[in-house]
Amino acid sequence: MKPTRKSPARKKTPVKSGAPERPKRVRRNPERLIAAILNAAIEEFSNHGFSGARIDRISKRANTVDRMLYYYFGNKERLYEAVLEEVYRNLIEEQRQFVPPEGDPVNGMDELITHMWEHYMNHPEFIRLVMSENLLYGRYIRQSEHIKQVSFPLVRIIDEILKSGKKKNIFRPDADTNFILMTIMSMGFFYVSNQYTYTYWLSKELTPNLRSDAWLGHMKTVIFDHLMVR
Amino acid sequence: MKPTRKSPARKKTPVKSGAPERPKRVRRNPERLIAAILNAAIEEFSNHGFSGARIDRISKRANTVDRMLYYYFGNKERLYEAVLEEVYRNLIEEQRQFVPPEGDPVNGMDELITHMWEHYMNHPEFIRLVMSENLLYGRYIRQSEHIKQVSFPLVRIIDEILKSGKKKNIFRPDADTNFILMTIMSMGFFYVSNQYTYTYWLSKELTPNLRSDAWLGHMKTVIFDHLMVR
Amino acid sequence: MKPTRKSPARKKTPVKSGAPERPKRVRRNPERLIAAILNAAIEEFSNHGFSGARIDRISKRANTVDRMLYYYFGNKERLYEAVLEEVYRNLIEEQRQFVPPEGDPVNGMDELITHMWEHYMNHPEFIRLVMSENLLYGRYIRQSEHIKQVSFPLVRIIDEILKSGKKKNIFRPDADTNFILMTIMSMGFFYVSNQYTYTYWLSKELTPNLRSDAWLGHMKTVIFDHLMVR
Amino acid sequence: MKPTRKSPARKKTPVKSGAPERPKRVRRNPERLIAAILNAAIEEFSNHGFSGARIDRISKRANTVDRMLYYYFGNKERLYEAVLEEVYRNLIEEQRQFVPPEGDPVNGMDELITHMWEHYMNHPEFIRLVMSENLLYGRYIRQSEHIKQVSFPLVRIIDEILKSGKKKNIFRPDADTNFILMTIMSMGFFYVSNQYTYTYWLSKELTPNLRSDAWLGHMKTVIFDHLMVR
DNA sequence: CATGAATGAGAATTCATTCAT
DNA sequence: AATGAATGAATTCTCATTCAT
Repeated sequence: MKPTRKSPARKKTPVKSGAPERPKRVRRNPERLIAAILNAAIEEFSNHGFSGARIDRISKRANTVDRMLYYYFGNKERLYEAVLEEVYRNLIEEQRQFVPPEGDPVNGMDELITHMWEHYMNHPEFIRLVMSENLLYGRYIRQSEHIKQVSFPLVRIIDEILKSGKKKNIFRPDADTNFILMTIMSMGFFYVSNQYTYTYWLSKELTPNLRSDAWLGHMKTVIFDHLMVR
Repeated sequence: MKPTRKSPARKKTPVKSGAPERPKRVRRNPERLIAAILNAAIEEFSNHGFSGARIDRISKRANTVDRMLYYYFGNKERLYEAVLEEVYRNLIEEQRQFVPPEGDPVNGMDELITHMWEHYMNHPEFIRLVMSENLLYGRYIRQSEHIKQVSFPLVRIIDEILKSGKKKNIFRPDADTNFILMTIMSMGFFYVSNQYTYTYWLSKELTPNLRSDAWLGHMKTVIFDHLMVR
Repeated sequence: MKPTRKSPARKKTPVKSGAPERPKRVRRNPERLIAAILNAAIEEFSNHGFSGARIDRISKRANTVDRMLYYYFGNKERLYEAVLEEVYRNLIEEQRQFVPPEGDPVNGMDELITHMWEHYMNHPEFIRLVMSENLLYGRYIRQSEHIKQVSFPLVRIIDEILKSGKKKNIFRPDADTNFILMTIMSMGFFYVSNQYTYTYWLSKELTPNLRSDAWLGHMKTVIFDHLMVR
Repeated sequence: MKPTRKSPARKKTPVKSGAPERPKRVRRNPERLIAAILNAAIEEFSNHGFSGARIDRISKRANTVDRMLYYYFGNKERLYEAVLEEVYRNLIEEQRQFVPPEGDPVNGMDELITHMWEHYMNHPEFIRLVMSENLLYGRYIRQSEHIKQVSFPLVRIIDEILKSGKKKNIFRPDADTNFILMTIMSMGFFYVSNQYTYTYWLSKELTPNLRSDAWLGHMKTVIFDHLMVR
């Protein structure tokens, strides 16, 4: 009765004694292994995009073997989806932690812009994954029930800041939540996302001006120039 | 099992999927073939990114065979580089055609914004290729002597518009060319590039407001709010 | 890329496709579980053959997990053997139930043919498993002590019918049990086993004639034409 | 410009001088290579069925590498289909070569039975492939336009023999082409196809009688007993 | 008795690229 | 100048099976 596939027959004795020890894997700790895979996958997908990502690089970085990715995530696409969900989950978590100062809409808006900016600066992997997903025409975000259902805390916060500012006649009455949000996002995101190409556009002499804090300052200026009643 | 006799009457190769069906090709017209390959490659790379792009899809779309891509372009990377150069060349060509109205900086800026916006709207493949290139950390743009050397016509035009507006005391005196350019680019680019994800962020009720012409209007408002001396 | 913080609020394993969803299982009822596995295996092996059969499909259909198949049956091969034994056991059981009419060999033969035919018609999974086993060159049937030892009740019954018919000078004296049995088996088995290919052979106009009852009628005609003394 | 995939960088120097020379492959002779692959595939699929067949065994037997199977046949399924077509093509070719004796329907039928029988005896791989295909529910034969379109020469020949015999009042007037054909096929096919299992059924003492020539004789007896007007 | 976790060894297929004329 | 044939090296994923409690 020959087994169809050769039974594993583990090689206990390494051929060479100088051969590199296989790294000790985290055994019998699924949660930790899953987290390790997910983090490795975030790194890999963010670095190489979906097509460029390699399963074996992920498993190596997670200190496990390819097989385990399939065991826990099914296939490359599902792993990618899990990655997307994870970074969005993190984003939302951070937004939840954000509490704008009471009673001062100008300050509130200022801190909000700073908060969004810092997320972009601290999470280039988020930026890159979002770019990838857009290059994929939003294929996976569309599939993720999880992402589609949650709402983003900042939307309500902006809404409230704007309302408060309008009531006090500080902000222009026609300011629109989505437009303000999009303005902040676009300026913040683009600064990071397109850094490798726009430098070729700019007037070379002035480029050094474009340090990140200067750009954050500019963003705020532009937004308040637009928002404040004169 | 005894092998059956050799099929006596085999005339042609049977299935031939790997060896693609020979299409009628444009023969003896290298220029046309090269252009066809380049266009097919623009489409493919823009659609799938560098890693996701497939040589055989390009050759099929160009009505030729894989081999010819190598014949004319060397390898996938060089073809990608040629694609990047091509879309930048087209961009610059369009910018050269742009002539701002004489003597009216407000109008000039207005038309400039429109001009940039329209390029984004009309050339999603450009947007996507630039995204890809940024995901690749600008690897190929850095290699391209061609792209690095040219300067972008719009920079000088913006510069002149700003100078003219400042001289007339219409524009704020500290307006910076690069910052203005970046502002236009970021808002315009992001609107197209991230369309598949930001919708999940926005306040659902307000989303319909975000039609493209409304966004163009908003861009202009924001920029002039910032630019105009009050 | 810096690793994002470990997702702080991970509670459960995420996708878990490889590790199958835990179905509510029949616990503490080994007999029932074993039977469920066996039935699922009959279905699977009969449908896909030995190589094509999948352990996980069987376990899913049996509402259990892969591990249990190994627990109760050892490995795929032994499970397959158990399946073979099971269907043969069923066959023999049915044959045991068959009692030919006393004293009338013609009637006896007629009912016997019907009985065999009906087993084929009612048990396509038996047909398919037998085909599989033959494609495997009888590897498992040869190993099964169980199958090899039992004798098939019909052989003795045919033998008696033939003897009785010969004694009465109704059946030709040289009629051979094995040949008659083989004739019935071949015509009955083939009709079911090869149904997907022989249709391409037949004269298309006449195909509708080949309904199953017509074929049973033909079988009987042929056998009696051969058997009866003229 | 690192290539995405490592460029081949053929190892010209074998590590060990005792390492087995890689076999010289038939180069630049597509027709021969295709034929070699097809023959190897016939052997492999016939031996192991579709699921059990292994691409690498086929390529090894054809003295080539896996890649070439894909180059010429696309994938395993298409190769299997090509195999099916090939053995059917061979069958038809043999049938075309069969010319029944003029004017003597009894002799004609006799030789026809012999001819069919001999194809089964000489082509076990045909038998096994047909079994496989039936286990696959005729999936591939259904897809093959080629097989579906051709008609089998023997059908017309049987038809003519029967007509001739009926005209001469030798054969029973209600003899049906399809039924006769099916009878011959079923008895001939089954004898080979099920050889590994029916032996367990038969009366052990009589089994030696069942030599192949005896069975051919029995087939003829049965068919003529049925066919001849008494 | 039962089962969740883990896994080695394949297996089909893909992909860019070079060989050879 | 052009192209048909050939191909090495991955790459994703599958499959039966064992480890470990």
